[in-house]
Amino acid sequence: MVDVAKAAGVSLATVSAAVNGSAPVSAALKGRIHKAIRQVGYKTNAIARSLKTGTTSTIGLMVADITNPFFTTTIHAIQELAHRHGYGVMLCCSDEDADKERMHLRLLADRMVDGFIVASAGETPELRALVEGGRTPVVLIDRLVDGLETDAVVIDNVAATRDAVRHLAAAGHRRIGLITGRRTLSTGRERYEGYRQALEEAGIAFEPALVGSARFGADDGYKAAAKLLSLADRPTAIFACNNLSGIGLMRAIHDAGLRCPDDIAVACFDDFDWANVFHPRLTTVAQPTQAIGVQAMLLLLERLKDATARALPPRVVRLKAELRVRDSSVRPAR
Amino acid sequence: MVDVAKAAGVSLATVSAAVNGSAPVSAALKGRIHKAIRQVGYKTNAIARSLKTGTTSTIGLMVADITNPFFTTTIHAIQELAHRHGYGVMLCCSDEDADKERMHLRLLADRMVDGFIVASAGETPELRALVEGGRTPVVLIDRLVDGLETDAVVIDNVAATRDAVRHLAAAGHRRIGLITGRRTLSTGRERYEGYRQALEEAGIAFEPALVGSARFGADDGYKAAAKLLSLADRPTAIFACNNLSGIGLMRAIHDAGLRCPDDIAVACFDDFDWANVFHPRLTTVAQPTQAIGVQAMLLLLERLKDATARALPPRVVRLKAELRVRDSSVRPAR
DNA sequence: TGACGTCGTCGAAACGTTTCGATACGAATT
DNA sequence: AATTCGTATCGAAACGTTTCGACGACGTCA
Repeated sequence: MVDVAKAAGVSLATVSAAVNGSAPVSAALKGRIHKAIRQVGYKTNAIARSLKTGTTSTIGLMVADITNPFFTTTIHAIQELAHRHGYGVMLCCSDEDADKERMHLRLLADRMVDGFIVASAGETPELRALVEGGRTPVVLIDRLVDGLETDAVVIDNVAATRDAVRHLAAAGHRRIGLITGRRTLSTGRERYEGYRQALEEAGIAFEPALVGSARFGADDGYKAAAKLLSLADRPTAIFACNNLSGIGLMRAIHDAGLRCPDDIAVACFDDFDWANVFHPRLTTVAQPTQAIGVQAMLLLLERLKDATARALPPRVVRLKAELRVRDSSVRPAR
Repeated sequence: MVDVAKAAGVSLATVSAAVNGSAPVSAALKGRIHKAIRQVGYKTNAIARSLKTGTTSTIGLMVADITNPFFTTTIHAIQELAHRHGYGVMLCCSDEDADKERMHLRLLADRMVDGFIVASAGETPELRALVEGGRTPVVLIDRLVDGLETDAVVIDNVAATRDAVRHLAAAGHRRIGLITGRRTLSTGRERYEGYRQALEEAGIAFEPALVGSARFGADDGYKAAAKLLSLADRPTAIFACNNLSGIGLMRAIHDAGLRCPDDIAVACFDDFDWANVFHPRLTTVAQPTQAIGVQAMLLLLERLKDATARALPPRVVRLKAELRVRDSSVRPAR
């Protein structure tokens, strides 16, 4: 920039003003300056600017599993919107590990990101400090964390799960199994609650033996499912609380020599492209993944753009998920 | 840091030396300084450091489709390794659009990332300038770009496709269709070449009508597949050059009232978890996605770590893909 | 005992911006 | 003609580090 100033025969301050439009500059000088910029091949140094302004035009995005299609489309939406507003996205993945998450949050904070969007793997001092510090806006996605008062966008897990299990009950199933996720996560708890509600609604007694627990991951899902399937009086329908355990469930069914939906009905959380093309076509709870990303980024942008919005009380947006009934949950007519 | 210096009663330079170990500091002072750091709650400002040192400890990662499981596991591997070496990852997604890619490359360059890993959607002046500038190391993944002399890690697409098509031919198919990707991409060209080679090897005449073209995307794949299936003398087997067109292909088969593998055999590029659990279980060419990420990051780290490696001639690593034969490509015995 | 390294510490410059207050100048107002 | 005002420009300080050269103290060797 100093070279540009020299080449154009003006002061540093004027060049800065011309580049950023932060102060009036006469047309003549503007012309000279832009010519000089091209001549010198000047590119503004974002680091220096960040140091001075205290903002990096970068947001930190922290997800639990970048390999999961659910997060993937959400990330995509966030990125798209962020870039359109001139923000870069620094991506971190906790692999559902709270310690990794802490490390990455520190990394992001060190890099002075302007804001955070995080799908937390669990409450940590770092996350709490971030939120309570109030210096950097934080938007939670997918998972709420207890006692953390900040913006968030999640779905109505209770209702979504209730709908799905209700659907199974309506099809005549009385022994409905559940493969639940980690109960330390709000999603895990809420989906469990939805299951209980649906059972109660249908007048089915809750039976602890019918709920298997899988931390996230297809292999865990497999084990939990295998256990349910080996029960003497095994369930006639199973709901899996996320897509990975859904995969595990399907594998377990296959390995047990059972057929879906003939021998056992299946539904699971999280829709994906393939669910609709291979067999059995899977009944799923489709989350509005795109909308989650967009909403989260919009909330963040509001806080980022004008200082007054910084002080707004936390807003939590709850979106609705949609039950997509396909073959896996309905026994074929014979 | 100035506060720390004041609190510890030492100079700024000494604090810096103590923090970074860049110069000897007596044990006594070290103690005082660290105590002061805790007292003051000092956190090093990465931006200021970057400005001074000219490095950001951040790499730019540019992929074509973040929604695609292929890229997703590669990204994951890159991230993991990057973080372990203290690098942050700035993720951009071009959506297979060269213009978007240009924009994002500029964004990354402005942010002064220390290195790039890019799956390019096509040659652009920005990418070329980056590579030829030689200031920032670039490693290409998945796709080579013509005339760009830089590190790269790709797979042997010719061999992989040849193997897959050979497998179809060996099963007795003589009319083997191809759904090819964009020929502007090295992957598209190479896979096409593999197809030709396999045909020739099997003594099958090449028939232009049997190759459909799909830019990436499931819908394109669907259209291309539908066209092939509506041929009077339609192919008895089809190979799809990527996972998305594979999905489209399966949908098209279903909509045409055909069954796979009974009526038509299918194989496609890119393996994914689900391929092995739903029916028909898909025959795929499994890329070593994890290894691609690891290799790419290793190449980049070498260039990043020591200055002498900067001058090394470009290295391109070619990994092997693996054909996973499952149900979709073999007609069941009757 | 004097010259000479070595070790530990420090002051100050530098990285490339932004921004504040000062200044210059012509036009508008009295 | 003197005052005021707005506009355009500039000089210089500041952001928070790193790093280079200088410097004093101390031990070692001739």
